[in-house]
Amino acid sequence: MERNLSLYEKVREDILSGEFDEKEKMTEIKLAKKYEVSRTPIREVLKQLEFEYLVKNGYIYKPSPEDYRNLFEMRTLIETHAIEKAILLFGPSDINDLKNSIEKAYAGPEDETLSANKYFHDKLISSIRNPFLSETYERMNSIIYLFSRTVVERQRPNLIEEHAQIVEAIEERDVAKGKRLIKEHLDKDLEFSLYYM
Amino acid sequence: MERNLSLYEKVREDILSGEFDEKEKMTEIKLAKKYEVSRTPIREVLKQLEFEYLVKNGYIYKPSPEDYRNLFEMRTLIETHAIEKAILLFGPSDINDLKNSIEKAYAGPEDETLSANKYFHDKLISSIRNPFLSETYERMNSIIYLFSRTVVERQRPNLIEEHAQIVEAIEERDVAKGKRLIKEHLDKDLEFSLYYM
DNA sequence: CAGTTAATAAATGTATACATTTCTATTTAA
DNA sequence: TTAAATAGAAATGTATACATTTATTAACTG
Repeated sequence: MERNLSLYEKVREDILSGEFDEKEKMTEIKLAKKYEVSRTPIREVLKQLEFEYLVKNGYIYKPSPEDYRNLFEMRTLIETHAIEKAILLFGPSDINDLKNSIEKAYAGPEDETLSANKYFHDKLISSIRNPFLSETYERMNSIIYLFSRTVVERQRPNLIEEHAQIVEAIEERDVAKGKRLIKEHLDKDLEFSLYYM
Repeated sequence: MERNLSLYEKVREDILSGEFDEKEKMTEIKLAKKYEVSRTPIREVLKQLEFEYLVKNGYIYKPSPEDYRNLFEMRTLIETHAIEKAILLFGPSDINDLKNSIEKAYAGPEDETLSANKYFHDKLISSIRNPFLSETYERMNSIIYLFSRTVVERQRPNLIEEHAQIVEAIEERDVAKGKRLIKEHLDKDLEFSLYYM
C-alpha cells in the first residue's frame, strides 16, 4: 500500500537515506527543480527540517559530537522526567505494552527491533501527558532515529536488556533506580553511536 | 534612540500589548494590509509567533490553565536542571551577577524590577551551556514575560526574597535545596498568575 | 603578488496572480 | 424545524516575477 508522501516526507526521507551531498548547498531553486514544485513550498519544508535539526542554513546539518551530547542532554532530561511520571501513573496495561515491545525487539528482524524500540521510548514519553514536552521530544525524532538505527544495526550490547531493567524499576516504583537506569541507557546509546558515526 | 523594529517585533509587541481581538481571526490578508507588506513576510512572522505560543491557527493563542501548567512544567524542568549546573559551575562573579540583579529588583521601579528578574532567570539558564535547551527556554520568553509582568505588577509576596534564597542555595552548593526552591518559586508564580489572569 | 574593489551572477526576500481549499450562508429536502 | 446540499465568498496554498542581498570572480592597485 503506497502512501502518497508529502513533499516534507519525501525530502526528509531523502536526507535520512543520505541522498544529499553535505558539502553542497541545498538552494531553494535546486530543490524546487528536483521535486518539481515552486520555491514557496520548499521554503516551508526547509523551515520544518531546520526545526528538526536536519538542515541548517541551506546545508545538511552535520552536528558535532558536542551538539549530539547537547541534544542527548535534552533528550535525557525529558525521558528522566517521563520515567518519574510513568512510575506514578502507569498501570498493568501500560507496563504490559512496554514488555510486549521488549519481546518484539528480541524476536524480530532488525527493522522490527528498531520500531519496537521506538515504541518503547514513545510509550515512556506518553506518560508525561504534556503536549509541549512531547513536541520538544518529537522534534528530535529524526536525530533519535539515526542513533537508534546505529545501535540496532551495530548491535550495541545489552540494548534490550536495559529496556527490561527499566521496566523492572517501573514495576518496583523505584524512581531513583528508574532515573539512573534511563540515564545510563541513553549515555550508552550516545557514546556507542558517536564511536561508530 | 528609536530602533527600527522588524515586522516580527512589531506584531509581537502589538500582541503583547493586547492590540488584537482574540475572537477575530488574524488572516494573512488583514495583517498584510495592517502592516503594509505582502502576505509572504506575514506568513513567516505568523509561523514564528506560533512557535512562541502566541498564535495558534490564525488566532491569538489563549492557553488554558492546563496549558499554562504544562508550559510551566517544561520551564521548571529546564530551570531545575539549570540550578544543578549553576551549583556545579558558577563562580563568585556569576553569583555576584545574580546578587546584583536582586539589588536592582529591590531598588528599581516596576519595569526595572521586571528586567532585573528576567536577568536573574536568564543568568541561571546560561549555566546550562546547551543551545538546544536554551532555545527551548527562549521559545517560552513571551509566555514567561506575561507571567513576570503579572507577578511584578500585582506584587506577588516574597518574589525577590525567593531569588535571594535561591542564590543562597547556590552558594551553599546544595543541589536538593536549590531544586526545591526553584520549583516552589515557579509554582508560586504560576498559581499567583493564574489567579489574576 | 596580496589585498581591495568593482562587476556579475546567483541566491534569498517580497509582491502578486492564480489555484485550491475552507468557511459561511442560503436554499432545499426530509 | 433540522439537517443536508450547494453556491458564493474568503481564506490559504502555490507559482512566478521582480527587488534586494549575498556570494563569486575578475580586475585593479599598492
